[in-house]
Amino acid sequence: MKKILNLDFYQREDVVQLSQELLGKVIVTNIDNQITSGIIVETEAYKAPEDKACHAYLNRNTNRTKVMFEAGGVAYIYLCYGIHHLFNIVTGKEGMAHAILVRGIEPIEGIQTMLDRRNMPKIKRNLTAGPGVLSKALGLTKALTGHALTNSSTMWIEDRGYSFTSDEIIASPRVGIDYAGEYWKNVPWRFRIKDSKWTSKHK
DNA sequence: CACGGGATCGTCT
DNA sequence: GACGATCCCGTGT
Repeated sequence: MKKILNLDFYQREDVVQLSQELLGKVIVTNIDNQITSGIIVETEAYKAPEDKACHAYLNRNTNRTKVMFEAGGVAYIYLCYGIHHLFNIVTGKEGMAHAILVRGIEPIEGIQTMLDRRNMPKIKRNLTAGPGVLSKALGLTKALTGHALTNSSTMWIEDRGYSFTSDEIIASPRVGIDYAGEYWKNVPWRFRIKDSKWTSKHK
């Protein structure tokens, strides 16, 4: 069982629910003629307009954030700290700036390619644990922001039948958003697989 | 293992 | 001109 997630999946309205459903799905990239993939084991939901931690808070529509307003099923990739390209999945209907940050994957295919991209000799946890490093391992850069996930031979997400029950999923506050105020910084919209070692650190 | 700091540049004010 | 949805390395324990 192996099917590529389609627009019906991405364009549902509940980004928090979708963030949990994305756990266990498989992200695949085909970049520079190299196939790499991994099981998504950690996500975070961002939900404009009300979510103060979201780049599109109050529907702020700028050059950077405009792809978040597109209909669900495209990538939102931006540069963080001048160094890291962070990969998000845009969800919801056109005009709803919802996105899911992928924070951790368990590598499956193309492990040697990922090691090369990361300049690592040997596989270990931090090959793909963390939003910046997993983008690097998968070959994703902000050049691909706005790129479709549903009809592309470059990047897509598959359902290969892995699934998790709700007691295998830990919900906790999102990381690195102290500026978002008491309420939004504590909303438990970070989701990760309890027993996976491929999730990011940081409390 | 916990921490502290530096890297580095696009984005928005 | 300030700062960030991060990571890595060094230090100390």
